[in-house]
Amino acid sequence: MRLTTKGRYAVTAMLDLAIHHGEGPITLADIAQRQGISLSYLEQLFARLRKRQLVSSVRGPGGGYTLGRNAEEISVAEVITAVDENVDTTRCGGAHNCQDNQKCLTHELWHDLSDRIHDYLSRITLDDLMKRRDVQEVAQRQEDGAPSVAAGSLKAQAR
Amino acid sequence: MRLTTKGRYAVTAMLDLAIHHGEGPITLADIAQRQGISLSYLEQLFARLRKRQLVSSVRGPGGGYTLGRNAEEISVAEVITAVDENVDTTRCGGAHNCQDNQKCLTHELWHDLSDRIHDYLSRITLDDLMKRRDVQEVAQRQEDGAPSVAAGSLKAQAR
DNA sequence: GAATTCTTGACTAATTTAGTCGGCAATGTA
DNA sequence: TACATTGCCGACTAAATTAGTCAAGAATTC
Repeated sequence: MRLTTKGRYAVTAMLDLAIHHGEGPITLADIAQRQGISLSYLEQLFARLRKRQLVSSVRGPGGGYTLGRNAEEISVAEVITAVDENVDTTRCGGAHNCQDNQKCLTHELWHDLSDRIHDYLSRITLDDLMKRRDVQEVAQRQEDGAPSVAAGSLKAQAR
Repeated sequence: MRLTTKGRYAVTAMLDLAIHHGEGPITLADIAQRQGISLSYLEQLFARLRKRQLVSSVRGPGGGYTLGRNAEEISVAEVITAVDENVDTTRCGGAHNCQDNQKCLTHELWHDLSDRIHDYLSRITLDDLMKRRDVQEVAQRQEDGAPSVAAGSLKAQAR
């Protein structure tokens, strides 16, 4: 399982969607602002998330994205593999040709590790994450604080 | 914990050293040939391994590298962090400034994951790896088969 | 002194990451 | 119907990282 900022961004964005579930479609612009991720980059990520039906979209004014399924039914592992097509710690990506078309010395080690990481992350759902205190705290801060820098006097008008 | 081919190469090379322990110093050229890793790249990796005293070196003819400690006392995690200085899944590398100088939504998730991977890999030693059947099989192949491509008719003359 | 082998550092090609930019497509609202 | 809003798509790009190459030198053995 490859772990890059790409996957991290995707999970963060999906968690944002989960947190704001029930408020109708959420625009990427909102997510970009709250989570500090570039809008155009989000567009790329959501193209892949949509392909896997992890999100569904509504165009036009008032449009945006919503979760494709319930938050309890979306695992972190799924989100990562959706954006990060490459899912393996092994050089060969599961094939056994890491060296001269044969398994390299440490092939099984990386394979086992991949399995474990995948297992771990596939048992954590977006819903699990939402319930964590640390996540709730950060979410609260993002709600209140508004766009951190652009804060200042507008603070009162939040929501 | 960052997992890249760099770390994989390092672990593979160290495991090769462990397997050929007791045959005196092993040259990087040998490792390069057996494991299919570029010699100059190995030089870079071993410079770091030496700094951490995971290997010790002998110069001159008949020289080479040997393990810096017993194979039971060297964990996979140590080898990876030696070559891969960056050890964290979090964007901030353990600091809490992933977003606007504060924790990002998923900070703790990545932190936990890092911990787990590190735990897992720090409990596996080079000695453990050597004892695995799959490793022994590949090692045997490398011993017999010689440089794979250059095999052909020389096959009989192995060892 | 010549051959080996490690040691060091500067350089480089290819790939990946993390974006930017621009235009088009659908849809709701005035 | 016009237009503003939002997603959709593809081409392009800057920066970083990976995976090396290359060359010179230092220690050691024969």
